[in-house]
Order: sequence, then structure tokens, then C-alpha cells
Amino acid sequence: MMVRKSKGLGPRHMKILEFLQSYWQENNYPPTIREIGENTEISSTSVVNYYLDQLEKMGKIERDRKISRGVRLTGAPSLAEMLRIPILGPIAAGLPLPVFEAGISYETESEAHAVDIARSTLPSRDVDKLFALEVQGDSMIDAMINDGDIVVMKPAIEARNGEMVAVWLPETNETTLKYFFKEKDGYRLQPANPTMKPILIDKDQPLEIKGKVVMVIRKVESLAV
Amino acid sequence: MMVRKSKGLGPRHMKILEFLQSYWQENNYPPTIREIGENTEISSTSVVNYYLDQLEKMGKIERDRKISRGVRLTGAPSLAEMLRIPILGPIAAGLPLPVFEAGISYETESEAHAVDIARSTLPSRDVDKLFALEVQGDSMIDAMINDGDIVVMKPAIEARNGEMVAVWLPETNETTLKYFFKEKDGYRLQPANPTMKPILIDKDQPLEIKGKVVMVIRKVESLAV
DNA sequence: CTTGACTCTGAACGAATGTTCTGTATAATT
DNA sequence: AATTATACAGAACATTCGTTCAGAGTCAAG
Repeated sequence: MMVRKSKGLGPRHMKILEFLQSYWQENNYPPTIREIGENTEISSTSVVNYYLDQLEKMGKIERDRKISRGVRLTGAPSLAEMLRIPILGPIAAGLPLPVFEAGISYETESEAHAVDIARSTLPSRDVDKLFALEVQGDSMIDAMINDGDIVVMKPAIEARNGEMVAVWLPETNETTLKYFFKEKDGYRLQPANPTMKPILIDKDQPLEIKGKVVMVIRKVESLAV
Repeated sequence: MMVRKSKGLGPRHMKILEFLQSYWQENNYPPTIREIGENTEISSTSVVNYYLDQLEKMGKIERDRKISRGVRLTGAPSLAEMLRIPILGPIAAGLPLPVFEAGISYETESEAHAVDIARSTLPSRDVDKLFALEVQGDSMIDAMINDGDIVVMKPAIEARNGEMVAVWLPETNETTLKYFFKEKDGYRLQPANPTMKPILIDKDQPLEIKGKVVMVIRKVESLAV
């Protein structure tokens, strides 16, 4: 006995899973049992229930019993995983860094000025108060950061040697992206581009680290070189 | 008259919006009116309804009337926006490209071998059948692609000059990431790293383009240099 | 003081929705 | 042939849940 179904996933299981996915994408909430039935040629709610139970046992879905629309696909990207990181603006030598407010609110950011990234694709688990900047200029070009790239940053006020940081120089009122090195007589801010000279800062000169680079995102245009 | 509330967003509006967000993240589906009430110290469903109507008029939420749990935050990242792009494996000179099946299914990919990216973050609207590879080796290092980077690719069988492509060379059974140039006597596959020589391919030699680079993602470790 | 918005309560109604039960048909198993 | 497990239908049932309504308290304007 128990030989008939070795594969486990019949056509109706498939249809239900597919429908769950597409309904979800259209409505942002799960369907009811009856809606599942109507869209998968299953005429009885009890049969839908029957299959949902099986899918749950297979681990394909999760159910919250007694709760309307209490179905979700397991393994599907969940909104809890998503992070909306605001793009505060451009960063370039000679331009002040845009002010960033603490507390990223659900209402402030529109899609246009943010990047949506899953927690799982971020390198750090500490994902609080991240922000992003759009790089302007070539000063980091051989640190593999190009004009137009988006850098995701973590707020920080200090850095270790060799880390890539955004620093603000009160003297000139500039903010740039540089490699950070602490030296005996002060700090060295090293552009990656060899045609540009490092900036040397005396120990007593003011220098304010704004954040460390956590991730670099580059969109490649179809005609890029 | 009409002077009392100039601000528009009272504390109860706030609480509701916050609750919608947090409930959503925990359950993957919206709450009922009664659940909203219980978690925002609103004792009557009619009052919740009252505020939901206001929030809808303000454009903060959308409602599907008559439908249970038919509420969603506008501007929130939506699952429809999300794309799970499978990381098929490493790409490096000397290694064959992992086989990719057509049709990325909702069930195959676990979080560990995929990157979740919002459609809005991708440069192209044509977002079908994207896949990702993990770069191994330094052959593209001054194309600003580093060892360990993740490249998101679009399947393609041809390319224009200067585009970055993954090509398969049947002769040597290799797949690499190179800049593509068509020349009079054949093709030139140009590594970005100047210490490496370009690969020249005769017109009649086989050459198979697997895809174009659409996006580059680099996770910066905390001790990177 | 009266009016009229705005906010809120409580209750009741009815539609939407998950659950359960009885029964049937088919095919594999004994 | 009898038995059993699986797949399905239909109906009935019990909640869940959105909607509506009558009324009440507050506060500012007329």
C-alpha cells in the first residue's frame, strides 16, 4: 500500500500553489478557500480544505486555522524580510551630505527614493537605520565604486583602518567617500583612484565619520562599457 | 469651521498605521477591523471603520470593501514588487556555468540561494527569468566587479559591443564573464583586468552567450580593504 | 443658547468564510 | 468479491467579520 502517489504533487496541488502566488501578487493578501476553489476548478470548499491540509503537511504552505485568509506560501519572500532603505541623495566631493533623520518612517519614503532590499541579502544583521547614497564622481573608481552606484551605509562615528567611510570635513564643508586610515600624526583619507591624492588630516583637525559602506549596488545599463 | 484639524494625522491614525505595519510583518496578511481595534485601544468596530475611511481619503491606505482583511498600506513595499532571483552558482574561468532551468518556480528556491530584489531597484523592466551568479576570481576586477560579487543576469543569446556578458566556450568548456566585442574577423572577449589577455574567437568557432549583466551587488565585509 | 461639525459607543444585521459531516465513485489491495 | 484508501461533491453549521444605525458627549462658531 501507499504506492500510488510517489510524486506527491498532483495537478491540483500545483494549481493551488500557482493561484496562491498570483492572487497574492495582485491583492497583497491571501485568498479565501472559496476563491481558491473558483479559480482552480474545485467545486467544493471541503476539497480545497482537503488539499490545503495536504500542502501544509508537505510544508508548502502554512495555515492559520479559523482565520479568514490565513494561508501563506512558505519560502515566499515575506514582507518582514524587506527593508526600505532611503536614498538620501548624492554624495560627491564638494557637496555636503544630505541630512539624515533618525527613524525611517513607513510613510516618508516613496519608492522613487529608496531601495528595497531583503534582510537576507544584506551582509550585516544589524540593519538599523541604514541609508543609501548615490555616488557622483569617479573618486572611488578603482575601489570598484563607480559614478552612479548606490552605496548602502550604516551610521558610524568611527572606523577601522581600511574601511570605506563617508566623512565630513567641517573645514571645507565637504563630504566624500574614502578609505579610512589612522596614522601616527592624524588620519589619511585615501581615494581609491590613483590619480587623486589622499587627504591628510591632523590629529586635532575636526573630522566626522558619518557611516561605513555596507553594500554597493550598481545598475548596469544596456549600453554600458 | 473646518479649522480644528489642520494637521490631519491624529494619534489614532498613527497607531493604526503602525499596527497595520507590524501586524503585516508578523502574519503576512492584513488584520481584521476588530483586531485593529483591540490593538489600538479603540473599543468599537465602527470607530475603526471611521478612521480607516479617513486614512483611505488621505491616501495612506487602500481598502477592498466587503472583503475580510481588505486593507493595505499604500507605499509599503509590496510582495508583487519583490523578485526572488536564484543564485545558480559560482562563475569563474575554468568552470562550467551551472545549468539553469527555464521557469523559476516559487518552490525551488530557498532564501539561502537567492537574492530578493524589488522590481523598482532593477534597471530593466523586463525582469523575466533573471538569474544571479557569484563571481569567483579577479578577472573583472577593474570592471569594478570583484571576487565574491553577485551579478544579476538577463538571459541573452547575443550582445552589443561593450556589454558585459557571460559566455560559454564549447572548445574549452569554460564559462567566463567578459566584455563582448564583435570584430571583423570574429569576436573579442575582453577581460577588464589589464594583466589578463583578451580571448579571440574566430567567426566560425562556437561561442555561446548566456546572458548580460544587469546589476552588480557587492556586500562589503566590515574588514574589507 | 443653539447649531453643527467631529469623535465615539454599543448593538444588531447580514454577508463572508472556515469547518464538519454524510455520501459517492474509483482504483488499488487483500 | 470484499475491503480499504483516495478523491471528490454538496450541504449544513458556526463563526468571523464588514457594515450600518441610533444615540451621546465635546467643542467651537454663530
